Amino acid sequence: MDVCDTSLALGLGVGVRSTASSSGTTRRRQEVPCSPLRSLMAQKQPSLMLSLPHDVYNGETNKVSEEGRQARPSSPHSTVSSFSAAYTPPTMKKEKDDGGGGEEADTARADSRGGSYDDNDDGSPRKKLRLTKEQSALLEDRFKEHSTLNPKQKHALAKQLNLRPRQVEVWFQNRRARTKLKQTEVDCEFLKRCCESLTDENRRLHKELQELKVLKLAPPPVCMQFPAATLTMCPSCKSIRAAADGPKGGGGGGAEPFVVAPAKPHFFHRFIHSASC
DNA sequence: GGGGTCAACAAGCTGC
DNA sequence: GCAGCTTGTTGACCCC
Repeated sequence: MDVCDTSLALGLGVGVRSTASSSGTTRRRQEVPCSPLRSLMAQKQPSLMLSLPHDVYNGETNKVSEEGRQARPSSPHSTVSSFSAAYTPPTMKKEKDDGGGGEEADTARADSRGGSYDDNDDGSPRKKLRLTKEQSALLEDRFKEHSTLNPKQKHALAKQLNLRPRQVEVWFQNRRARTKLKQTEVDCEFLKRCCESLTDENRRLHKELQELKVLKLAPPPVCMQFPAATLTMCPSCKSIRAAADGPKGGGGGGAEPFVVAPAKPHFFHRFIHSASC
């Protein structure tokens, strides 16, 4: 029942980060190698690890039908996927390098943005690019190998896919973002379940406490259920427990290790209680 | 029509 | 200063 006993594994190396709201807060880059979950795991306390295979995102994307992908109005290029038609988004903010002077020699941004806003002389709005299945598959494969690309790999892949390097770069950026989002959702779900588990445990402990209080107020015969001789103290947490019942009567002084045998199984929450106890 | 997905982008941050 | 990254947003497209 304890959800934290489920053995799952978080497979992605991207940590949870607090999503910055767009309302004025300055975005803070938080490359979090250890998310809250990973922090807990580092303490070896929760054993629940949600498994997220590397390709967790596979199968969820690219639902667009192939005909939908291919159905692209007259593009200046014969290849449907590598468009570079001109399209100036009506509401797009002015770009830094957009004005005539934006003639940057080398940067990926320069070449790509140029490509995004170039041709298509007829002024018709650019249709949305949809990568073909083959292109997506190959990109996915590359992403599985490495979630980032160096310029050389980027250009090679772009050439292989008949795309512009900028498109490959953007795809990888978006892909990383999707992966991270997915991981955040998984982590969130995990924390939710942990919270539920702790709430249940808290409720149970409260109930147990109430019972103990009632027991304490009860007349002596009830209190004598556990003779003093059968009680031992945990050397670690100093709590008093009833020793294990047995033919030897629990007198077992020094050699007898600390044994916990309460009527009800006592819950030691791994998050809180020391492992030695 | 509305919601979801995705390519593309802008802005900001970091490391060199 | 620049390259490359993350994050948030935009708009096209698809499906219901």
